[in-house]
Amino acid sequence: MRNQYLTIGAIAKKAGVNIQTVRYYERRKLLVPDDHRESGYRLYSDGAIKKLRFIKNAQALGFTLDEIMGLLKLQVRHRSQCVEVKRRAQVKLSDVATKIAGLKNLEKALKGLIKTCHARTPTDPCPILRTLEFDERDAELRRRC
Amino acid sequence: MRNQYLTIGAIAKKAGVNIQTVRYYERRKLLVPDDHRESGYRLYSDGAIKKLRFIKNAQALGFTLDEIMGLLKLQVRHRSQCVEVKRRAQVKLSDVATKIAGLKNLEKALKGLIKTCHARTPTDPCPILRTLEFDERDAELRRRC
DNA sequence: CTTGACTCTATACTATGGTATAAGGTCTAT
DNA sequence: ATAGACCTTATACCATAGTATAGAGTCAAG
Repeated sequence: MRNQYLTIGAIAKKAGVNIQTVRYYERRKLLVPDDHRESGYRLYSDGAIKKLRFIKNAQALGFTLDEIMGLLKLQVRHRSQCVEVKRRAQVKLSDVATKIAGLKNLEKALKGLIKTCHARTPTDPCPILRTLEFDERDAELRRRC
Repeated sequence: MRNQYLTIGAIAKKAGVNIQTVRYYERRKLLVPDDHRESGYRLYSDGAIKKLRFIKNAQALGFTLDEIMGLLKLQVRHRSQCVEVKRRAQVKLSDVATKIAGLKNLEKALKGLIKTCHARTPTDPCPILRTLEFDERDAELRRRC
């Protein structure tokens, strides 16, 4: 009746992660085996693969393993605690939005830098330096606001 | 004539970072002191504070210290190397564009998740968690392609 | 001229997210 | 029954980005 269970190598392969990673997740208490053989071999159900993929997907969305553990606990304990899950996703979303805004500023600064560089005459000092100084002021402003 | 210089503790405080961090950045060649006292005390100009803040801002935007070193090298003061500096600025620009694109995907994914959540009926299981589970199909596809 | 705050170097430790290796035990197909 | 693939634990190692601590020297104010 244990044919339904998979060994660590099997789930690692199916989920596309390293075996060591699976054991690491066990140490981190993210994913414990469903059973063990007498020999000590870890045994996993299909659910473990789902969980592994859940972890990987959540990581791709910018969640840390600790945060993912939090999400998994919500999943287990409160199937209906959707509001909390949504809140956490929204926090991530605002992190991401902030980062995008900052990067757009930087993009603008770099574009300006390159454009100015085109316009220089060979005897001018490199105009990129001046622009980077402006950029530093932006950085200061960002900090203050 | 050295009154213009600040000690490590002063710049650390002004920039809001740990003293150890400043020394760490020195090891990483991100920020070297402008001068030294005979005793070996590090001395920094105001520019060091700007640089520290620049580093912190760039980190908040998701740049690693190595990448930030690349950005800071754009400041190298050799007027004859403008072409090279411009080239590097262009490389950084494309890095930034890539980063923005990645974050926008993330943003979209999170927004989609949150939207699904709004659409649920109270008795449903949390759709975000469900999506992360079902996302495994996407993950498989991603892997295969 | 001492005291307390500050700094120096060096080393070790932290967290995050893993990966690698050694020495050995298990499983399974032939 | 044995080879080879697979598993076990334990430990060490990697990168990234710091933080902490020890033991010693320096600085400035009273």
